[in-house]
Amino acid sequence: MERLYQHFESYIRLSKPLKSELNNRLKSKTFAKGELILDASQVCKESYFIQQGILRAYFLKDGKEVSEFFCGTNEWMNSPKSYMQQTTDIYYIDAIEETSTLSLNVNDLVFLFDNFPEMERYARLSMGSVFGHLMERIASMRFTSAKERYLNFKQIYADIYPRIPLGMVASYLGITQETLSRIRAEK
Amino acid sequence: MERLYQHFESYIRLSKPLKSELNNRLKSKTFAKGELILDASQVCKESYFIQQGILRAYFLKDGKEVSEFFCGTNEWMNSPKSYMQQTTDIYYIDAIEETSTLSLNVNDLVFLFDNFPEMERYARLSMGSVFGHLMERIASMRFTSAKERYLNFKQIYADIYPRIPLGMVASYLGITQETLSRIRAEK
DNA sequence: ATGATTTTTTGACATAGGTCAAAAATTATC
DNA sequence: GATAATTTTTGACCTATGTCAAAAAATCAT
Repeated sequence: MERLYQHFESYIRLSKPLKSELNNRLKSKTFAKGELILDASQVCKESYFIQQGILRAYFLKDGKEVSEFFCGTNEWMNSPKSYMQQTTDIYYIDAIEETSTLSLNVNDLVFLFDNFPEMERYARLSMGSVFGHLMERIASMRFTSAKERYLNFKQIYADIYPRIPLGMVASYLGITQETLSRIRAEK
Repeated sequence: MERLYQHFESYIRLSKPLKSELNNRLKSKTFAKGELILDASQVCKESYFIQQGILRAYFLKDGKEVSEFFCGTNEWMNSPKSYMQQTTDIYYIDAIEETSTLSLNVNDLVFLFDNFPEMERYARLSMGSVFGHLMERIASMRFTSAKERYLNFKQIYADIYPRIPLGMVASYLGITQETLSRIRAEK
């Protein structure tokens, strides 16, 4: 729990009452390696703050899994549109390794938004960070080679990179597994 | 002003006091075609709600302009990171055609955030929409051909497409002007 | 309108990365 | 620890898109 508090406090000051509400509402959940956490046919009801492990969001394209993003320690994983708008979306979520999380139900989040304006601020500010990453990712897709994207990924996600199967990294980078394999063979 | 109110009300209910604060703080600004509105060496102090016209955010890569995004009627234009964090960033902003805007200073925005929690909510929700667009753009960069991206752009931005020079569209799509020219010649 | 800029198109050629298929290596299971 | 399943690598070949250069067309300014 401490880590989650720290995460919040990098954006807002956590009041006692808010802390205690969070405490009441967050549930511990652990997932086994390979476990499917969200199916694309379902609406995403929970957001998972990862304490240990790696979760992956992916979708199916021509029957194949395409990895959209990975989340590691101290990050929230959910199916963004599905969670925020309570509709279905294309994303599946699974566990790349055994993963322990704190889970926040969407109804609890709504309660917090309605009663703690600082939660709205937290959400706005933390979305801002993700926003920046998305813009960088767009830029990298537009202007950098497969090799550069790979090297960049390895550097940025140094902690989780060695734990993610190659094929998943390739689809994340928008290249084929074969190409990624050749890039790695190079040097 | 009415259009801006409508825009807000698609996300939140606008109270009388908030309306009047907005009224006091928004300034009309008009830009001539081709006018540079923000230089990358400056911190972005204003966000512009476009009433008429098109603004463009771009950056320089190897001395060439690369268009990052375009904003048309009823959209906010600013240099996101620069505006929200009051740092410099890579983006320039210019006017593709004569454009009239309502301008909101960052200090006024901060005031509104601090005094009207619903402004935080508005910001969170409207960022959510942009978020969705960014994710789609990433997907399109990863998995669709130059031609598909072009056709999609033409469809989504049907209103502004014919008013934007080809070279700017090409760099937005992450392709060369020559390739775009050939795609258009095809059919 | 007329010449000067700017934008768009066309041509010839190069190459990064894709596809399909099979072998090799790694990992999981009994 | 042996066999099966999965993941990664390698090979042969192909194609979409990039690069560089120049012509054509469109737009702008006097």
